[in-house]
Amino acid sequence: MGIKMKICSWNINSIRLREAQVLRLLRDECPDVICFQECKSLVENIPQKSFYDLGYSHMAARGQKSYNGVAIFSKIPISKEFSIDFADLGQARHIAVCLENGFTIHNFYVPAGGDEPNMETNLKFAQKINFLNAMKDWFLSNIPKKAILVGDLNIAPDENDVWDHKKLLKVVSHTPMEIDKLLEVKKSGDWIDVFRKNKPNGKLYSWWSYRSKDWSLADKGRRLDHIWVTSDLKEMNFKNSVLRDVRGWDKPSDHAPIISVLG
DNA sequence: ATGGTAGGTCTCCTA
Repeated sequence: MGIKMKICSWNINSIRLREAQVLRLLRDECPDVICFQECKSLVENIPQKSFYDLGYSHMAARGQKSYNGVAIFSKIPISKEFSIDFADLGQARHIAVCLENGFTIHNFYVPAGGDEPNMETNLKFAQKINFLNAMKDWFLSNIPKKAILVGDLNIAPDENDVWDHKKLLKVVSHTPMEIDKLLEVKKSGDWIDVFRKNKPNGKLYSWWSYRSKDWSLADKGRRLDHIWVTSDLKEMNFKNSVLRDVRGWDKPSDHAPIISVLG
């Protein structure tokens, strides 16, 4: 092997509004690859030149006006890109690349699912479940190898992925049904959750609501953002971090960037 | 039980 790769995933909540924060992160952390969700931009309006100037000369993206949007910027050349319209929602929620170093990267923005965890009365929740089912089906018939899956999966699966497990059991992002579906997706591609591999116990969050003042003091977070790798990479080492400080920058995204160094 | 904040196609939708 001998390959070392630093990968970052960040729900940016408007890539145009937060260009300066992205540049600061890229200068501070120098990831080889960075994956964004919620770009909220057409691809042609992504401010890619300033990212190119820092060495991120390879981009793959899917865009929409105002909603969703995913992008991958890489220092490593991209040999192939593709995207799947899971559950036929017609929304920009997935982009994947094969890199020249042999790794495949999937970048996902799973539907948030609305407020009510009920498939009959809430179309957005039904779409979230359908999206997860489609992910599972796709990985069952397109077996991923030497692959990394990152993104805002909008589900906090473990008790320690939320600030209060019991209080959040009926809150979309932590309901048993969503968690079961996410675990099915994980099983379908034989994926490993690298953050929980290294830290099986203890609280881990990547998102804090804009609606809470003193978000850091209250610390009512959830781990909605994830980095998974296929089991053929399980012998690699993973150095993981949630860049919580970034959530405290001026004009922040409500998500912190998450990073894993694979080596 | 409620309301709180933020971004974009901005008095309405999404998160």
